[in-house]
Amino acid sequence: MSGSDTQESGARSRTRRAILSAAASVLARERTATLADIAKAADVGRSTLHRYFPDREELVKAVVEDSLEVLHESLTAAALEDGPPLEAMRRLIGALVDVGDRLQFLFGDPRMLDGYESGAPGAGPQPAIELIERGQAQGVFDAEVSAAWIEHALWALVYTACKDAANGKLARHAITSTVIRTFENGILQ
Amino acid sequence: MSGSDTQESGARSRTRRAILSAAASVLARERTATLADIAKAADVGRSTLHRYFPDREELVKAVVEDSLEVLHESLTAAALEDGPPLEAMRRLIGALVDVGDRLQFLFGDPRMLDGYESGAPGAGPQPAIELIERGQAQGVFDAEVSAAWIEHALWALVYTACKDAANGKLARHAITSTVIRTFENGILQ
DNA sequence: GCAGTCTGGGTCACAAATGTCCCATAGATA
DNA sequence: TATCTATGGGACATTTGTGACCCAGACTGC
Repeated sequence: MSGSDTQESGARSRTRRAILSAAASVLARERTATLADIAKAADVGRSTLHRYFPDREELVKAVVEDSLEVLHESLTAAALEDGPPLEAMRRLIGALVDVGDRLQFLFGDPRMLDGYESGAPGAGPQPAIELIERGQAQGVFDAEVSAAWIEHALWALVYTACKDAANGKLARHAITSTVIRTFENGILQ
Repeated sequence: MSGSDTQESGARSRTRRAILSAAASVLARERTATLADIAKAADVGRSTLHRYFPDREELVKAVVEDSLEVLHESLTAAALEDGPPLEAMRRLIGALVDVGDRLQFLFGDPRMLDGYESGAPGAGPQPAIELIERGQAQGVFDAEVSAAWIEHALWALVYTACKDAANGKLARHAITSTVIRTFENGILQ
């Protein structure tokens, strides 16, 4: 545990995380959810929520940053710069699926990441681009399309698969393998 | 022009279509756009908008139905049941890209199509599923994954490519070919 | 027990979006 | 010209989300 926060009591830290987690979950499903809804989901009073996050903007910002951090940790753990690109890509897909809820929140609203994608101070998903370019340079990945497109296609497939799983249209254990299969080989036999 | 409507003057019909089109475009970009914003984009007064669509709910419903109709027409024109599955699939992709704006509106909000997808009276995108199943039966498309997944993967790629094009990250003329390439063959060389 | 902190619920005021109504005006039509 | 239709703009009340504030109760550490 031991949150990296400077001077926050255990209780405060726990409440804070509960709010962030609940907010990510609720906002992923319904972007226009009320602060009262979020407070309810986090099992705290609306006053308490306001005490931690003065206004909606700050709450959303905190959830975005927290989600980016979670995503970043998952990507770091995948060690994308190690080993053959294809294997690293499979680890990447697994890592993304693991944080599917956060992805659904971050990428569910195209405008959620305004101001983060390009000028972000370090947290951006640059590792994925680097991996893709490495694979392209080695002739493993399709170099006829841009690395950015491949990255976006990857987000799209993972996002869709997670959504399908959330709706019961895809078995949870099949998410990763399905995405890998289609992403690597397409739909042609 | 003789709109197919029963008894609506040319002016009313034109205004109605202008509002629907503007609403689809604005709501695709910003789902929480104000009715005033939509009226402004359609270049009509807010009163006029209310005259055509009593409340927001009815407007959104009308835009959904209109978009489904546009999509359906595009799919019909693609004659998906004719010719080899692979060629039909390429026509399908082209048809979807052509109505990218509407797709962005319809699929931008997962809850937009609540009540339409399964129980819709005829307008559903069944043709795509049928084409995919035909291709799978002929051994042309991957039969190891469900037809529903292939369909969703297709939506996702088209949607992403259209969004990239809207953001200037992908040349407009390259949308179709890029989607076809990745969707058919994946990213492996 | 006692002081301090955290919390939940309640109230209040404010701003924004919405829906309704009314009226003057421009354009088409007879 | 006279009439009818469609429109834009303004005024208005209502609703909803929001943010600020206060207060009583619960909990913790001394």
